[in-house]
Amino acid sequence: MAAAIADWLWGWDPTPGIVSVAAEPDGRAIVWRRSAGELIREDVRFRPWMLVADAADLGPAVSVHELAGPGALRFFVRADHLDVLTAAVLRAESRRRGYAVRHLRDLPADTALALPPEEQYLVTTGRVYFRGLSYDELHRLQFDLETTGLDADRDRIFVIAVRDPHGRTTILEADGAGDSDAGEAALIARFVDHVRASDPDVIENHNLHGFDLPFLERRAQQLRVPLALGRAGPPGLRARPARRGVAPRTGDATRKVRYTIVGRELIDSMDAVRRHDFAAHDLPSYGLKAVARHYGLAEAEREEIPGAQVYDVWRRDRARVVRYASSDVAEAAALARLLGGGTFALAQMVPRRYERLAETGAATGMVDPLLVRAYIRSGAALPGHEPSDGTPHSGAALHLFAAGVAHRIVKADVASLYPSLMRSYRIGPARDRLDVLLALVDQLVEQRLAAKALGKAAPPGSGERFGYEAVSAAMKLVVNSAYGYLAAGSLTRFADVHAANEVTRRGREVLALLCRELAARGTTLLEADTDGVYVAVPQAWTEADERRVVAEVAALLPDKVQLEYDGRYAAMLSHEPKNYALQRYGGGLVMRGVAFRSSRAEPFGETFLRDAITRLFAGDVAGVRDVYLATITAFRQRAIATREVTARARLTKPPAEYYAARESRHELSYEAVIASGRTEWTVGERVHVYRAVRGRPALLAEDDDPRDYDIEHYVRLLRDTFATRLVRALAPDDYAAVFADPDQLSLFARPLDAARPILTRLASEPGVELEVRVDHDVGGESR
DNA sequence: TTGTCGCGGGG
DNA sequence: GTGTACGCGACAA
Repeated sequence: MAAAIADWLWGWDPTPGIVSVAAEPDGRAIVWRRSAGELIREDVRFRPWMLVADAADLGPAVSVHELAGPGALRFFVRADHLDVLTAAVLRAESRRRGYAVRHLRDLPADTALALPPEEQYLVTTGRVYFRGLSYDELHRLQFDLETTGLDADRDRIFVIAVRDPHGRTTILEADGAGDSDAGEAALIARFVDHVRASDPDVIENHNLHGFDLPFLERRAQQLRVPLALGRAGPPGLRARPARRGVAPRTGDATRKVRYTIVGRELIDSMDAVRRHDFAAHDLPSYGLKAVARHYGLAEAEREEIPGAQVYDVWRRDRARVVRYASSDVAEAAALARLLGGGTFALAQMVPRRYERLAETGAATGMVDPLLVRAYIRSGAALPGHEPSDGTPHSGAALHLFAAGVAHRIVKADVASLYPSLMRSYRIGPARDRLDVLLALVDQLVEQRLAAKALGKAAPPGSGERFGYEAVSAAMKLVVNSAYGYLAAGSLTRFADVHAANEVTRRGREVLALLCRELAARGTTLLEADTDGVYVAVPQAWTEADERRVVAEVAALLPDKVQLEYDGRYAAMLSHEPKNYALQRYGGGLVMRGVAFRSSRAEPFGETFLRDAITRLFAGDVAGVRDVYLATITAFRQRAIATREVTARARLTKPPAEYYAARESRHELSYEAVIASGRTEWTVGERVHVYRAVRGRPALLAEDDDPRDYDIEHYVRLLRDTFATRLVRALAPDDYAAVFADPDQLSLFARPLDAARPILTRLASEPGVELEVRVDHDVGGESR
């Protein structure tokens, strides 16, 4: 059985170093492998297959193998050509149903399961990508287009930056002014030659599928330049349907496509960024430059050129654009490596192409293929999808126990709560009779611990360490999606809402238990969400006391459910569920939730909040008023820079469209552009807008600072939008006094020296509501 | 005013 | 081939 489980997880064919697979419906496949740096091409044959519910009347060209056990998809059928097989199945189904079925997708889900040819090949051979290969052995090339605009029908490519697999960067430039067909065609042709000469296994860029590939494809098509980028087959990019693709030029615009190139894997670092942020939620934006900066990948003095100006700059100062484009490909390479290791490791388990795993969701894209391969490997029939019995899916627990300000905060949370509960209580899909999902989760959790240990033992910064960390990341991704798979409704074959609900029910139970036990040990509960809780501990406690109490509570939880001490903070402002500010013991402020951080919020608001909350945490309520008054005074003296009051906006409507509707509807951003004296703008342009005196919409130009903002508008915004984030932190009278109009100070005069932030307790433990105001400086010191 | 849809990115 | 957030702005009803 152990051997079977290893096969389920890793496949079984030992062939090392596969870097790309191309398979055709006629049963031909090409496998490219790397061995000691050399590229090896193998032309092989495979027999196309699918699973069907009924194998009667398929004719002599189709062989039939019946799988064991219950399950709708019981027949493993094969033919020499996928088209022959598909036609036989459609013919038989048409006869049975009494109407013409033209396409497999018109059949009910449980009638047939047909995978793309590459996946058929990988599933039946037990092969996977990259066995025994390290990430840095892959030959990766990055390229980046510089274009005169974003519309491939009108705009042109004038520069292509290429970073080859050895890290050398080449800047290809169009001749002359970059405005001729011949020059652009020659540029594309040189790019194609360059790629062929470099012969990369992987081609990468940020937004590769959203911009560079479709743009390149369109330009090459218009200029009739053959895009012979592949390692085999005719020139041209192949389109495949993809949810996150772009609308194709011809045909049905609702069917989106992505492009593929035979023998090379196309990797878009934007997919990795999205996937990463889905879990981490720490990125300010998904743009290349912002992400590179965030991860410290950007060079200190990187050349910056706003997108819309690159072409103009190039015509005046080519060297600047060369530096700019070189940085872009370097950052794309670094980003792809930083975030791509997990997917690389995943491709050593899941029988799909690397490029498909890079963009797919975990549940349907990774767990499902693993389950399908496991059942086929075990000769077992696959169950069909089960329609919902109407049971609603119940979610996680979220409790706000107290709002306001507290001190000496401890965060405790359960590591991988849902998979742990699945393992602990053996909760798996009812129809997974081989228990593959639980076996995979068990294996992954254990092997991940081993990989983490090996990674820690390897030298920091080494390729070895990178590899182990990548394996660990991939395993974590799959483990965490096991629950998502259960809860995925009708999307996944083994989805089981009852099992999913049992997992969340146990999760709520565990959260309630740990809240009660923490409270019983003298802490004040603040907020609990899904798998973690914030508490305030008594003043006298040391960090050792905190850790001891968390360990005591951890010991009460079920086997495999591990409560961890996640961190400690000097203070917390609890505003609303999932909206709070924390102060580290070192002094740094952490703001969470939309109430405290929004990309669109005017910068002065966040500055105000940071200053005010810092005073609040120091117990200095009078200081909060000082900050408020100082901000108002600064506005009235126009001492605040104009940029601080601007909001960022994107112009999404073409001028003609806006002018047409302008009679009935004014929009600040466009009015600001028009008021600035311009009548034209380009779609996608980013602007900084604000309200100038008498409410006039205004545009702020780069490096400009006219200080003509509408003072009272921004004073109101300060009071109504930003100050209200502190409403839970002060007693109503104090709040009114702190944010009273400075002009009426005498009427409301109230000494603030004695005022203190408050904490209002809303519930003593899960389900037990109360409302008690704690007026003193709370750290849960006495109970 | 309220509800639904689509975007986030790329030059 | 099948995707999942969350918050926001644009647009329609």
